[in-house]
Amino acid sequence: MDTMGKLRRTHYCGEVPLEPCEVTVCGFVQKVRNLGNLIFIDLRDRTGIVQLAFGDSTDPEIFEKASTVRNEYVLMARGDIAPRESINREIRTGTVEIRVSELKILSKAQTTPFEITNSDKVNDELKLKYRYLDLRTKKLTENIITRHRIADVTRRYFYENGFIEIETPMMMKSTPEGARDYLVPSRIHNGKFYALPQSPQIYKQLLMVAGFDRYIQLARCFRDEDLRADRQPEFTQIDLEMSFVDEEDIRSMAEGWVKRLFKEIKGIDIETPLPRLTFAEAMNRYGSDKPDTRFGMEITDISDFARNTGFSVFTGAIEAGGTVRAIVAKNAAQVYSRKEIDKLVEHAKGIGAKGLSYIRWSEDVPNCSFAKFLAEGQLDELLSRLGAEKGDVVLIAADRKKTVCTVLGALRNMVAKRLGIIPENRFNFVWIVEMPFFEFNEDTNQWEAAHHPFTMPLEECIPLLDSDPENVRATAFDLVLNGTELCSGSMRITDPELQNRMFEALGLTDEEIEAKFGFLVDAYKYGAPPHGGLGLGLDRLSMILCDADNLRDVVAFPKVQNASELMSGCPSPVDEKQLEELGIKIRDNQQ
RNA sequence: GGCCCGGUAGUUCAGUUGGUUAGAACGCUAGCCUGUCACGCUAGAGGUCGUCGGUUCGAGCCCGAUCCGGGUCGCCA
Repeated sequence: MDTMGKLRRTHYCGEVPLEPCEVTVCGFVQKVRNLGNLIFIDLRDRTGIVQLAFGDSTDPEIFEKASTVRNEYVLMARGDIAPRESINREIRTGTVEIRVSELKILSKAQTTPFEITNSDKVNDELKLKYRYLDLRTKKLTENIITRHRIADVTRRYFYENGFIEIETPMMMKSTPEGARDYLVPSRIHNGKFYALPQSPQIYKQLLMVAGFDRYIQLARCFRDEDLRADRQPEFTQIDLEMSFVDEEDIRSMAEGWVKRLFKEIKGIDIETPLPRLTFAEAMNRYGSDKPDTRFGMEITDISDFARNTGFSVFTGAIEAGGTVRAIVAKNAAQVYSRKEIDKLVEHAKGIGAKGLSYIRWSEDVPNCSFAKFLAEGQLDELLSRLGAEKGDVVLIAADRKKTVCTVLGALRNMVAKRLGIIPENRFNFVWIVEMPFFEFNEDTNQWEAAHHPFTMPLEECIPLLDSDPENVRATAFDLVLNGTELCSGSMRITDPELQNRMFEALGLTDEEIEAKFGFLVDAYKYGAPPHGGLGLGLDRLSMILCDADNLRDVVAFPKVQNASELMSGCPSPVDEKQLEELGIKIRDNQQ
């Protein structure tokens, strides 16, 4: 093996000049093609690939060295750029090669557990164990770099708009509401714990109280909950807060950022202001608070029709205060056979529906699952009202409003995906505004804060706080992109009295308020500008901009479903001595 | 915690009704090869069929348990 000596890189592989000159490149060996008296080596770095050539004119000693090179060796090569005899149009440097005059083998490599160039189908478990190898692949390298560019654009935009980047603590007080906290034991205070932040919420509000006026941070956040394809236990949030603004000001600041981001990263012009939907409207039309607006298939309320049928599932639901609603899947009868519809019904049951009614119109006569409960002409009336035509499938759910919306919303997404009617390369943003303030928890029979308890209600809803919690709307808003929730924000309560009313409405006692949030309540007694802000998932955003379908593809070192990391093997046991210092005893759970 | 899917050479997969020595491609190793870029040709090495137990004359295949991974529901203020 060689050392670099005085030799230094002059160009990245993918960026070498395409006309004659001397260059020095370094990188990993992507591929060796040894033709006997002629050797070609594809050398790769994060920018791309360039071909090294060894032949007649190569010093015999160098040629000999080149013949020992294997995949993934780390090389440094000096030589002259020369045109290739035949061109490779797949890569930028495909018209040239480097005639090598100096070659250094800086590191050898064992045979890798999977082929770097052909890793698409390789089992995730193996790739995660050797994550540093998977990161060498073009796809992951590009994704991680795109993520960096997103962070870069973001910082520049907000800096230019007067935001100050401030780091908030990673070790903070545990406020066990919502998600579970990751806890950090204290050596000095045995029996006491820090928590890793679920978000810097409290600190950023205090920064407004402190007068920093505009704050931003790319903040690491932690939640000890089960993972999903779009959920990691630690993630990064673009976190910001602004003083002397209302929620509309915050949204338009964010819109400027969206516009800049998509222009710089994707070269796409996003039209602003972005569309807005109230929460109620989103639920009614799309059955979701994060609607994918790239396709139609909106939900229609047919309760007044259903009321006059003899179908007890419909009439029963309505009498119980519920609703009957439908979606029409255009030209779906081909794809959705009876059997396929049965699967949809099963899926609907899996997410809370008691069942699902349907009309499948593939033959001359529509096949309706509740036809025998309908009077003469009622089916035609329904079909024409829904705008259904031959070839369509109608799906109908009857239940409480929330269940109906959830079920039809989920089916809408599922069916659209299956039918392939979701346009690609479209970026449909929508603000969901006037989110509900309270949420009814059926387990505890209590109204709970739908957002964090510092969220400001809409001014006109304040009188309803005690009398009519169901209809209190918040200044809270979400930004949704193609059906993915990217961002949540709101104005915050700055009036200590209102804040106390909030806590009381949520059923907290004075003692609890003092213990959990006393310092925050105190802070607002010393003068606080009106303020609000938002938090925006950088990982999910990167996922969409990289066209990835899993967060793992945009996180350098991700965790797997049970929140462990396959490469390092964490979490792992620790020394008895470490535990002793912390005053921690592990209960023996083995049976 | 529930449900669904998966685990066979280094990798991706095939493996018939339970029946001889578990195959292919890529990768790897060696040899040959002067214009390759999915280089080509020849030869070779490489397997605890995730693990444990059971049924059977006989298990990669059937049964049970378990581990690992993925998806999803619960959960995620």
